[in-house]
Amino acid sequence: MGTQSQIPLEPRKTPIQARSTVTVEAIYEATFQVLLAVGPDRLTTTRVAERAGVSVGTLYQYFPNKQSLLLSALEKHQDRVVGAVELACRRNHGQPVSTMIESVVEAFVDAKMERSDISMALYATAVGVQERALVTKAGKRARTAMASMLATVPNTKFADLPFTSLMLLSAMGGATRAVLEAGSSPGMVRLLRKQLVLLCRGFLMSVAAQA
Amino acid sequence: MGTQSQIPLEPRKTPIQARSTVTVEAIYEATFQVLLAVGPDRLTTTRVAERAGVSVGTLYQYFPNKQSLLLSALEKHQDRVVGAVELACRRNHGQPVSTMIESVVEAFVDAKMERSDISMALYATAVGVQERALVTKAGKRARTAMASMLATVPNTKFADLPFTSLMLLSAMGGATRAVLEAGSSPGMVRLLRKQLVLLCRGFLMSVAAQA
Amino acid sequence: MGTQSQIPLEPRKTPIQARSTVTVEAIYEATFQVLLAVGPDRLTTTRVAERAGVSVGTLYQYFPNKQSLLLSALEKHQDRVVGAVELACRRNHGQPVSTMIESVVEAFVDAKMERSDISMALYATAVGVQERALVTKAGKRARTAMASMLATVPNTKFADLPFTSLMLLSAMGGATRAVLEAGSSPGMVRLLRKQLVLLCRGFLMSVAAQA
Amino acid sequence: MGTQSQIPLEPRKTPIQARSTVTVEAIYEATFQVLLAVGPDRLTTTRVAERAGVSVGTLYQYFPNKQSLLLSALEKHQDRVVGAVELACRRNHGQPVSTMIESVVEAFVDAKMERSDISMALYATAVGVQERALVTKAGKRARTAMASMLATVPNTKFADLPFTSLMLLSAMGGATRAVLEAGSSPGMVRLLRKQLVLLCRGFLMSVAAQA
DNA sequence: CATGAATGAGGTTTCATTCAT
DNA sequence: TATGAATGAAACCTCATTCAT
Repeated sequence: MGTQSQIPLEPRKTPIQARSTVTVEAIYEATFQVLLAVGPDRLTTTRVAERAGVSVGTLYQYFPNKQSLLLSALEKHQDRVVGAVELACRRNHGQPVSTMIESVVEAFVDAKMERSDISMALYATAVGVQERALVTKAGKRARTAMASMLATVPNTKFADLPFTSLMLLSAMGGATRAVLEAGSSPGMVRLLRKQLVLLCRGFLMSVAAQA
Repeated sequence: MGTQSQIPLEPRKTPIQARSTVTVEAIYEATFQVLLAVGPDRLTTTRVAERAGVSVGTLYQYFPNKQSLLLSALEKHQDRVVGAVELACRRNHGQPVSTMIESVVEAFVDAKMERSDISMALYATAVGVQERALVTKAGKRARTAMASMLATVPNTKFADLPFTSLMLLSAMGGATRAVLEAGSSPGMVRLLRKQLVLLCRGFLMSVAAQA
Repeated sequence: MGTQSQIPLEPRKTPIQARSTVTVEAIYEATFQVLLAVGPDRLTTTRVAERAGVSVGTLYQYFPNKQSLLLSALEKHQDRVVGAVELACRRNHGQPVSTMIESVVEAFVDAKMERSDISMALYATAVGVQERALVTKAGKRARTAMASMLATVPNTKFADLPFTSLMLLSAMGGATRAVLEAGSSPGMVRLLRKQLVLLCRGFLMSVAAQA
Repeated sequence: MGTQSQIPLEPRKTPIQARSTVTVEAIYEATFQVLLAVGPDRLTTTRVAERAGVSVGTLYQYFPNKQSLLLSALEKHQDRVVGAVELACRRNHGQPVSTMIESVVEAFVDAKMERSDISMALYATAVGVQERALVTKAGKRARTAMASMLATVPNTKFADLPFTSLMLLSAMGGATRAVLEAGSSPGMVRLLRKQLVLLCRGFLMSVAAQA
């Protein structure tokens, strides 16, 4: 594939967002399915096109290369999760810390679990260098939302909001991933949600106490 | 890549204990370097062999296939980190929680950072299905060590030690990965260590309080 | 490219005389430009259509296939050059050899240089088997014109007029191509014209002397 | 194929000229045969490899890409012809003009005709930009040899030896190509040789007379 | 044991051509 | 008539793996 090639245009050419959105959507879904069915390195553009019910040529009309397909798929998933987190953060400005944490954890875990299959499929997808940029970008958005929310906690000033947000989100991400990879039974997910609240709340209290 | 072919002999035919450990070691190192230099999907057995200063044939004398090479490399890295964590856990049986946390966090972060380049290279390596087994196995070892240590905390009984350990370790892993991917400047690493202690300690206190 | 597929309709279904000569003309020009810009094997029908400002579909309305497009373009260029030569030949019937040569050389070189870019672009275009027929046909016309002219040289009978004409024209073609490919600076072109006259005149004198 | 691509390394990687010269030689021969059999744009690397009795992989071990294969083949042919001309030139230093011309024409025509099939196959091969450099290089060598020879003509000083050489060689090339493309019957070739001598001699006399 | 040339299945991508709108 | 999305055959090229030396 050539993850680190210099020239290939990563940003997808022009999904054109015309009414061929149907086609593009089918391709995305097919990508996830193939990812799940055969794993990341047996994923071939031909297989994806087949599963999507279109020809390879059509796939390449919307994505200039395999890399960009994978990248776009990842982006799509990230955006959903980050979007959910952002929304939860925005809605909880000014609320007490406990409420904040509960809402964000719920939003995050729900978003991840809604399509847990996709989440796992993407964990296994090494998109390399470019992915990093993407993840970074999405992560930044989430952190920003989190930081602005935390800035509105009544009667409390957190010392290093950006880093604190990074810690919270990445810890949540790590724990969720672990649960996902352990099978994510309903019981475990329930447990995860509860413990995640404890984890975050405990952390914020410690941080606040230190300042 | 064809990494997940159906019939490959997964049972890693480990290095074949020979005093040519030098060669094997060189191959491991080359694997990491190639991973870093060209990324996971431009990593070819020929390239690794070249970088290691041996012929492909020789490489195949020690590893039955590419998969096993990657797997072994990953294993090697995991073992180092998990080993460090286990040691720290064993040494802190019976200590107060704070001491425990500080020691384990330090051991974990240090182990990860010692070869942070390798850590990152491996993040990007999708070894697929089989990898999961490995990571799981290593994770289990770490969790077990952590749980036995926590069981010795004076005057405290944690409700669900296995899950609590999973939370702690995966949160640590997530946060560390995020810092690593953010560039891991010395300052950030220092911050990470401190915050990780707060995170874990706060979590354990919350958990204990709940019970 | 697939230019030489077995069943294609070679009989160039010429432009389809329509008053959309404008469109056809635009397509020809686009063909030359694309040929120059990206070279013969990156020339695609889509690219030509784009450059011409029409859709591929439209292009295929005027040319049954890529082959015929290239062939027609080549033909167009050939006709211009051969036409110029024919005219010069016709106008010099009965003139002294020197005048003949000067006129024909001038006509030929001028025609080639007028659109030297196209000439060069076409040198690099391998139209394959069918092209040969075309070039042959055009060449024959030129040779015929040349032969009839030479037949009117006063007081001289050339032995093998057809072959002599072939020699003259192909030598002129070869030398002109060389100059074109060498960069064809104005100075060189001037020199070419002069030397070409010497070449042809010298040849004809030698031939006449021998008989 | 992408004739004008920037990055692909045109110079063949490493024919290594080891004893695998046999393999490389077979590939060259296969290239010519395929060129003749199916034409330049139906020539595929797979087909060439097949005809050569090796696998595609092997072909790619010696030639980094299709372009370089074609280029090398062209080069090989050019070198043979140019070599013959150089030799003839060197051997005729100091001889009278007539002798020079006769020798060079003979060498040139013979070299071209020895493998006339290859010559024709290569005429039809558009190698584009890079080819130009090659042809230029080979052409320069021939011109240099020709010019040094002409400089030794007794009692004569030619004005512009470089350009005169260019004229001679390109005219020879043009005429020979025309004959080749006309079918090159033995009779025609004989005629070509004779007329080429007249052409060149007449030209040189005219040039000398002018000075 | 080591070497590295050879293999060839299979992956990615292009592009001439069609046809519903 | 014009359009341009869709098609899919086929081209180029890679790379895991083997085996004769």
